[in-house]
Amino acid sequence: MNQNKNQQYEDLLVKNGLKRTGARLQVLDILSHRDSATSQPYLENLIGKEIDRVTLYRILKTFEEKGIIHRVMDNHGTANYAICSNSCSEHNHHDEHVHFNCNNCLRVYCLDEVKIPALKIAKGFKVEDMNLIVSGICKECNQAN
Amino acid sequence: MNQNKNQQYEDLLVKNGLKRTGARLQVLDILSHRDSATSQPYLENLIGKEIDRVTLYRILKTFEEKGIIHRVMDNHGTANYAICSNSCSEHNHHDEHVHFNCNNCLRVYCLDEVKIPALKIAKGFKVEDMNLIVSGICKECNQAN
DNA sequence: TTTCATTTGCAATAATGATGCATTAACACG
DNA sequence: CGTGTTAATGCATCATTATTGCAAATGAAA
Repeated sequence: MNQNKNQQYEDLLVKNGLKRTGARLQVLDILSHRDSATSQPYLENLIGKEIDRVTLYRILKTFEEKGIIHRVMDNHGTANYAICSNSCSEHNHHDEHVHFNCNNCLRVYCLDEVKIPALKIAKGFKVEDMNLIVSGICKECNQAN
Repeated sequence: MNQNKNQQYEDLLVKNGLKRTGARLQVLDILSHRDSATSQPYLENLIGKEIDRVTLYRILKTFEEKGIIHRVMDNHGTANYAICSNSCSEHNHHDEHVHFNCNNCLRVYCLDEVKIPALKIAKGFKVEDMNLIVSGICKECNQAN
């Protein structure tokens, strides 16, 4: 069915010098089919026992280092992962978009359309990354009530 | 020596319906004498064994709920705490300033002078809080090298 | 198919954080 | 000032997230 999608993931792995293993393909598949960043515990839940927990940690870490996914810390200190938009790479990881963390369902949305405006940071501080997390109640939770 | 300072902390506690215990005063004293947000492990280190770890957690949690301090999650998912600027209270907790997380010394600075510019968030999302963490190399670490 | 580096699974460990419960301390009231 | 009541603390325990070392399994290339 998803021949081309699968091929796409495999290319992504090979391009980054990673072997295309079942576990990695599964993680890529899950992450790419979700509209919000996924927390590690939730991922673990989705995958079940097919992949060892340690393996999952290592896969996520490797992917992050290669720029395949990015990690967002939510307000509760848990890691959330999402597929990077195309323009990320190992050395040019642009992470400067906004995330929305729902305080009710805990989901993390990537608000790709919102950019962080330029800021004047005090002299002497070298900026490497920016991470804006907006928290509140998401659309779905608002409608549910 | 610090009679008035101490009085100030005690007032703060009483104002929030909290008993003025030694542990709480010590935490307030430490936090107010630091120029950057302090991580939980570092706090634990500073305090030593005088205060139980659980007590420290509970104090920090209580203070946060009362709006006495605020919590910032750094990029590594550890909690950092800082005294709120005067205008915070339990129901009006304005946390919308920027924090700088040094990737080298791990310190977290409150950049009070920098404000988060207004953002257009998609309709249906109710914003309750904003948290912008800029990471990079801080002034001191830059000068050290 | 065989070799070799990578990847995985398992066991063990560490750190952060929460909970239940008995003990202690603060403070309001007589 | 005592003293009772409520809040706060300390201790033991447990849950979760994350890391490391090592042996076994697997992918890829020859």
